[in-house]
Amino acid sequence: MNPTDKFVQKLRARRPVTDRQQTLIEGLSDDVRFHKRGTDLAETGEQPGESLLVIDGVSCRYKDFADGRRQIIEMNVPGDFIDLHAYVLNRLDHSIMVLSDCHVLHVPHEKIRDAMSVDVDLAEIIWHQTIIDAAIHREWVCSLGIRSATERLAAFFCELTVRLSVVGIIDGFRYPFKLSQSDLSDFCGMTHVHTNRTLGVMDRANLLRFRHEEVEILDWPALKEVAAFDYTYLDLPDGYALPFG
Amino acid sequence: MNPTDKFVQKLRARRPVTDRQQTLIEGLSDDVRFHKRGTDLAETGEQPGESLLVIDGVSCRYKDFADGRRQIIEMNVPGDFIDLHAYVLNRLDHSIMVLSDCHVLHVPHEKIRDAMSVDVDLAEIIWHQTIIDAAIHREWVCSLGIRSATERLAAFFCELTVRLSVVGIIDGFRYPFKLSQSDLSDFCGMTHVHTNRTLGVMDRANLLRFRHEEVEILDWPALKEVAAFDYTYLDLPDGYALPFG
DNA sequence: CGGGGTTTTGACATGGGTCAAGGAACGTGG
DNA sequence: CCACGTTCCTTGACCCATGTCAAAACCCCG
Repeated sequence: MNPTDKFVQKLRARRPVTDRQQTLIEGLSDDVRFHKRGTDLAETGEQPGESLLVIDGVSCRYKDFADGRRQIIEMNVPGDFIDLHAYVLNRLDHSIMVLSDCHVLHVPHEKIRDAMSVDVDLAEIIWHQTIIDAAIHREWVCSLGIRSATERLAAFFCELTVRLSVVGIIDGFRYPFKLSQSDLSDFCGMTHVHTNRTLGVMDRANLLRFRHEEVEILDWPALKEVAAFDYTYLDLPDGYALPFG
Repeated sequence: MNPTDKFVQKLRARRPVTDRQQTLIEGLSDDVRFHKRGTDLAETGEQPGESLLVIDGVSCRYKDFADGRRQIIEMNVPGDFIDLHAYVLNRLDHSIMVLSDCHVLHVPHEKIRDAMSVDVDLAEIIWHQTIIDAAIHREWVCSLGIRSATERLAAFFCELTVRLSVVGIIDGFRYPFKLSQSDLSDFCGMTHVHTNRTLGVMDRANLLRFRHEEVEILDWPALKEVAAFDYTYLDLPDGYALPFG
């Protein structure tokens, strides 16, 4: 079990990865660190020297505003490589925080650059992930722009379920997920009160249950329907089989 | 005047571009086409063979939903290279449309790939733009998530002004901009009625005037203040001088 | 068994949506 | 150069989804 395993699995879900490429990835770093929930891993304005690979737990990118409001921009789950390419930027325009206790692999930027220059195909595979991340952002823009509270939560849990299943963490409709309703609200752009009420409605409608740090998808087809969920944007190959419908 | 000039200017705003690299970019294509407002340049599900460089006019990426709702995900102005890297994706998860009459340079994907493999530094420069696009998306997620209607419009016009000024299209606070309030609304995730009322309020507050296809920034400092606009995310070099404050 | 964070609930406020209609701007054809 | 249609902008009246404020209940952990 190498800390990069889930990342490689995510890559393999889209494209072939050779053993040589896998070895290159495994050689990137062995610097695994534990971070307690609520810890900032990078802060706005910094020029970080490393990228971060989530091994377990949940982390996020977020921006704080002067009046105390916070928007979570992106949620990261195991296998996600955060800021794979931050090294091309001058300074970070946002912060990164772990939303649950987390194990994270720290990878110096130059190691990534080296691996990509050694193997040009690997470079393209890695860039591919960055492009998929952009597609995930685009979908979330839609959620925030036109989806109602219910639709938005449905879209979130649909995407989460697919993403976790692609890295092999789950294979069904019931799984642990350590995220507070309050953090979820900051991602969804709604108040924690409204999130709570909406989750209550969805539970009673037998769509979805999220409590005690556990997600239970009660009716997957209905949930997809509510969200108008079409996971083309995750760029899985045509015919890629999810362990569920 | 080469069709790629504004793109090159945008690159140069961030990093040095050698003459050789500029020549490579200029050789990408000379296939300039005119598109009438409202024309789709690519549609969801397609596997397009070319990237698009906006020469003049405004285009956008958008997603349509079954019930007729539309979310515009990204606005593109002259100098923007759309889907520079779409070729790594299986299929488009969104559509592309011109929102005003437009001249667009069509560039075959393989030309981009070739140019990038000939000059590795050029590849990184080009990727850099993609990373900046992602940062622009992140900022817009914040707009949709936590900014009010007024703040959101303010943020939009702040960003627009900086972006247009970076490619040298404008050098002041009054410039033509052909976009309907309705399209603007689909971007801001609000109804055209509310956009209209909010623009009216901003006009009367002497912040901003947008009418007759013309933008007039009436009070730049106040507008930035309202939007809490900090353009770190556009990744301009420290000390990059805008032609205004 | 006590205390902090989290979830849940209630009462009420409001930003923005909906529906509907009139008015201004503009292109086109006569 | 005018008449007409079309599209876009503007305004009014009303409504609802979500926000705000506040407090109670729950739950985990020390």
